[in-house]
Amino acid sequence: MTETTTSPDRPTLLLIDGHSMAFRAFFALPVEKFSTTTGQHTNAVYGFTSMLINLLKQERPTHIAVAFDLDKPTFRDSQYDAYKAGRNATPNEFKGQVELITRVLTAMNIRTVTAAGFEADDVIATLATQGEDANFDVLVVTGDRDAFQLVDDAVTVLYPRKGVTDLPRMDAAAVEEKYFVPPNRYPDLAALVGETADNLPGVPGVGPKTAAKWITQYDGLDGVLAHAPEIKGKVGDSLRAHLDDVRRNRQLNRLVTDVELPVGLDHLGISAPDREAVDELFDALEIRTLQPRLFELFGEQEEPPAADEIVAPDPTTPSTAAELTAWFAAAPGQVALVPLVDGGDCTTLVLVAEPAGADAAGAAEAEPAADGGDTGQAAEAVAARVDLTALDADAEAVLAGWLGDRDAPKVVHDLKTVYKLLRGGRGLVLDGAVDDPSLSGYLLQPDRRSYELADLAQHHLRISIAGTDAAGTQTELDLTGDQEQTRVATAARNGVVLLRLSRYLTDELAARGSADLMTRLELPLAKILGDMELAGIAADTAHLTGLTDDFGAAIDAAQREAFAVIGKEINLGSPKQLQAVIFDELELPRTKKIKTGYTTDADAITDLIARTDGHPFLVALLAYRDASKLRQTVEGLVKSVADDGRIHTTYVQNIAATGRLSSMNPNLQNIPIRTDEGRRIREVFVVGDGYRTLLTADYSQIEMRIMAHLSGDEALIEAFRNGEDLHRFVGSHVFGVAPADVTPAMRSKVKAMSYGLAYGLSSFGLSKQLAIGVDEARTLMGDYFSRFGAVRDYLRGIVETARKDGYTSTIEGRRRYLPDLSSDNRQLREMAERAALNAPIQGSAADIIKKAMLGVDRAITAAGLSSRMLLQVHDELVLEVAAGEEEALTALVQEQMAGAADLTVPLEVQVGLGRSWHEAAH
DNA sequence: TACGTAACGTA
DNA sequence: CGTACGTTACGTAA
Repeated sequence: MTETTTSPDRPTLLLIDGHSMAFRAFFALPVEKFSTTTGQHTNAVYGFTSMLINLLKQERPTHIAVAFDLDKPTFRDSQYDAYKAGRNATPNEFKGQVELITRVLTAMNIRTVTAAGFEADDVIATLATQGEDANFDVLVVTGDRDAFQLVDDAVTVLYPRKGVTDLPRMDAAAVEEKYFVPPNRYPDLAALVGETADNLPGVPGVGPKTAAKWITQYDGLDGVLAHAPEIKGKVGDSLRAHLDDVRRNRQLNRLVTDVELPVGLDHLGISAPDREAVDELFDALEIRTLQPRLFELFGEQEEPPAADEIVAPDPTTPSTAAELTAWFAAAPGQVALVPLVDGGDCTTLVLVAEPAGADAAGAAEAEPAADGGDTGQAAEAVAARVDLTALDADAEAVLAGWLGDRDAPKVVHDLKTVYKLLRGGRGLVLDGAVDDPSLSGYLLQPDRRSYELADLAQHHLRISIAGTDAAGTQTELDLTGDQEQTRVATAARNGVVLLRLSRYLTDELAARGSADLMTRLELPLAKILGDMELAGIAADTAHLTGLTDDFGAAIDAAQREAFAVIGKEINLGSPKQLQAVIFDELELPRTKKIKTGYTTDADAITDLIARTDGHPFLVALLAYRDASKLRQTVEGLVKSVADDGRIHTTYVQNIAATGRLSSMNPNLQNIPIRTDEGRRIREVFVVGDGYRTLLTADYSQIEMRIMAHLSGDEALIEAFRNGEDLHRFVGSHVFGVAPADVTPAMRSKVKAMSYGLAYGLSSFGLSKQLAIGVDEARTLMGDYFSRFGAVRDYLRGIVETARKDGYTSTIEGRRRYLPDLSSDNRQLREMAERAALNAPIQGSAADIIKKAMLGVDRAITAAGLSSRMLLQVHDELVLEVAAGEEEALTALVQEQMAGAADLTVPLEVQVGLGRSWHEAAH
């Protein structure tokens, strides 16, 4: 399929006119179909990159460069004032995309070349000439016809016919066929015919045919000009009237072939893309579909992975109590622990120990393997493979002792998973973890998408350990049993990488002063989360099915109602069909525009209902939506009830950039509570066998309290100290009335604003949310800030500091980096500003409840209780209470949660007991 | 089948 | 034109 007309034994130089092709790409692809969630248009970037990948694949160039114009005037502008005048302004959607393209090129290790005073064409002409002199085949990709003058035996122009995918080869024959003159005479012809794109008028009445005829007849443009007086007819007159234009055109369309350039051919050799940079950029641009195409292309010539440098020790196989004891005694310093998993069961542990190097602590001086023989070389890594299925009781006791030894330092990737694997599957308790790169990597860069070992190793150590898989997926855990040797070897190799990575990350964290956050918060929390996940929460399945039926009936009723109104049946779950009905058939007013037309979201529909005086279709639609959302939630829960009759969520500790946890499979952090119907779902979560009741404990208004603490606003602090109803208190200040006279309307306005502030709410946003005028919203905010001035100062200060430092910090020193605070793109910048406002508040709240969880766990153990924590929902904990422990646990949880932070305002905790989550709520 | 989009639940 | 998440159904896709 890869047809190549260039000679295989000659090097090929690919030269691209960047701006020209980007512009073509821009018009070839629909701009509205290519944009990021932040509104950055990417159609030109996508089209250009796609074209580039195709070219790389089809032409297999050995050298490549992309030339760009500079904004500065060129010599052509000084020769002709109106050069390129009259062009339409570049569309706004195009602006900025060229910059993105240069970033793509940089990530792909492709040189971009510019030259002051010259156009991209001149740069290309110069490089083409150099390439030709050096015996290259040269391919020029441009939408500018002037490049045809470069064509000869060695140089071919790929000139886009339509879009950027159809690039016919314009060799000498093709140029001649199209323009009736050889390539070197194309500029003569263009001078006569003119070039509208450059605002170069030619001779009126003279097209390519006439021009070619003259050029051939008089042997070039000079000949034509010399014989101008004798050319007959109207065209002759026309020519004579425009001789100056023709001379000027010819002067301007001559490409310069000796521009001084900062690069030569030897800088243009092709090399593999910077995989990490490409991933990062393509992810940011949300054009992920191009990555596989690109990496597939370079997969075969990918440099041998640096993993080869990593000498993975050949694992020994200690299996008796004595052998294990000896191995653990001899293992120097930290031990990396890598599990091998078969069908969800951990069958083998691969352990790797490596001396920490010259600066290593005493542990590294430990003697070499006791029974290994060779001594002297202290820097040898050692590995062991422990088959968990083949240990006798004594050996297992030794292993269990080491695993549970909190003073035997271990490095584990994805600690929570490994902890659960060992504890849940084999009853082995893991303790003594000193690092988990998936967590330390997260604290260093909380915005990263992946903390896979391979990604972290690549990013921080520049070590490639990804398999051959183009997607870069980790495959170690999925390998089938017959590749046991490979699995073990890979695991040992990963163990070595793990130790090095951990050393690096730990140092980085320490240098930044975040070591405690890791070792005293996240790491111990991982174990607690593991226990909570293993415990799960009991589900009342009978109630679950009852709810399914109830919500199902509600869905049917709403659906029937909706169909009756419009007189036909559609899929109410399809936004597309809804749009057709609402806007086209019912001809109701249009709502906010979205990518696929007009939104049919609940806000918009509610608004429409008000404006249509309660259109019955819309009312039925909302009822349908409510009911089907609820049934959907219930069905999800039904599916996730495990064999033990409990629902086990998975908490993710390194997803939320603010430091919060997230919950998935199922998500138990978004169980409905706001409506009565929805709240019934919480009746499903009940106390399990062997326990007496559930306990819920939640912080009241923790984010506002943090805001009061961080801002030091005296008025706000006073409100909390007095223990008043916060929103009533704030309302009385803002509206200047007594607290008792604050109406519910006033209270809810103030409440919306208080919370909105922590999210960077604008007066526009507030007006929309409260359905009041922008002026009123502005006044409201003004009044608010005049009473709580320190809050305003604090919020301003956050953004300023974050812009200066590049990151925000929580009360525990958790950082979030926000490079977009200094972006030129307003939308990106303002988004980052809102994130900066929110991160310290949301993140500090996350710190506090995490600390509280450690405290509760510790206190339960200390008090010898058998109650246990089950769920965390950002500001709430759910516990399962053993008989007789209600009182003690209530006090303990109160104390630990309230004492988790020392703020200038009290932390108030509300506790409730009940047999279900619903009943326990207060 | 895989993916992005729209919608919507929580704090 | 308010932050942080996860899940689902729909509809189209290279």
